[in-house]
Amino acid sequence: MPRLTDARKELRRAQITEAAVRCFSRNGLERTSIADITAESGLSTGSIYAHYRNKADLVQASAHAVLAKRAEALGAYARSDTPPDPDELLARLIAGIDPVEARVGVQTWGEATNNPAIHDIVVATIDGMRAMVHDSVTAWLVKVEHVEPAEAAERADPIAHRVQSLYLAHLLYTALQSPAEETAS
Amino acid sequence: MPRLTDARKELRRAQITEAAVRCFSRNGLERTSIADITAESGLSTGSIYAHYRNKADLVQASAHAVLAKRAEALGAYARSDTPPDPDELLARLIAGIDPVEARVGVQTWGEATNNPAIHDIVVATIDGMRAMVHDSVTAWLVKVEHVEPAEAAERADPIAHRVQSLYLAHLLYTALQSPAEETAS
DNA sequence: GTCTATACGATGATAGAC
DNA sequence: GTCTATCATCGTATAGAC
Repeated sequence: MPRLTDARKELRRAQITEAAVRCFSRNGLERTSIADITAESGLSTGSIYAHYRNKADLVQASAHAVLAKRAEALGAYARSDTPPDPDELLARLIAGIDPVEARVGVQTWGEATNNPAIHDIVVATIDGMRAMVHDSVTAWLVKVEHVEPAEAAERADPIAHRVQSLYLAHLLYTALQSPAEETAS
Repeated sequence: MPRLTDARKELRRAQITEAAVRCFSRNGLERTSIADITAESGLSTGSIYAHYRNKADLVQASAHAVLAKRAEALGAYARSDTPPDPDELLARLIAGIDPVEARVGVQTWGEATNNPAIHDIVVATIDGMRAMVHDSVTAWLVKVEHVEPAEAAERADPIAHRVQSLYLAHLLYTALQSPAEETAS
């Protein structure tokens, strides 16, 4: 197993998806052409197809990268020793939103309504996020509010749902705030 | 001014956008071709281009139709004599969601991140909706809770924001629930 | 692995008959 | 106004040299 080679390969793949995400943020998932990504990444068509089977594969990898990054940040709060109260949790989640990622994130929502592969990624991310928010809220109820663990998990349900929803809505607001820089249609 | 002719024209335009919305719901804004819409509407290419300058124009009209329809339903609650309390208002808003429109609605959010014309439509609709929710909540505070009108408007602010956000999130959940029926990528 | 050049298909849009 | 037939363009993906 040539680890170093694999690491290099993964690095190239990341370089490509990062360039792709910037393009998607500007021009959208579908209106971004492979040529756009070659220009943004400095690489060539052939190089991109050496790392990704096709465009759908690249879109999928990019979507996964963006969504996983957001979920990862959330996980830190969920595992915190001093869990924030729901309002504080929401405030931190919102503070962590990056406009570029927000735009691509919202684009993936639209794409998820038709594209099964993207649908699965989005749903898995949202579900995973809900679980983490739920954990964080439960921990807060137990450790700070001193609620019985058994009861806390149940009471955390509607709170977690509310925090998640408000966060998703804010993601949408953020994506709509920053003006489209370059596009047509 | 030939009213009757204009009415017929408007009817044809509506017929086309309705077929378009069904296609968009299945295949997405960009992946829907003019050929798809001719098949769905039973009309021909030429007929469509006789009523819409180009595809962007048709997408715009369809997006406007879908979003305006949702906002219109909301307006009825806002003007009600016996305004519902926030939880009830939210419940009614959610109950009125149609899966097909939810999918197209979420697609327009993604499109709004790049397409200025769609962006303006989406933002205007969301802003208008917020105003109506705000009116409804204010009316509830005044008529049911007997809050002073001056104070009610101010107190309605965060409540309206919460209702709107929870509603938008639920729109997303709905759009993600119904599986994609036919697509590729 | 990365490049350039190119083949092939799809699709938006138009022309012109009826 | 509506149709069919057609054009022109664009974009994905591949081939083959280095």
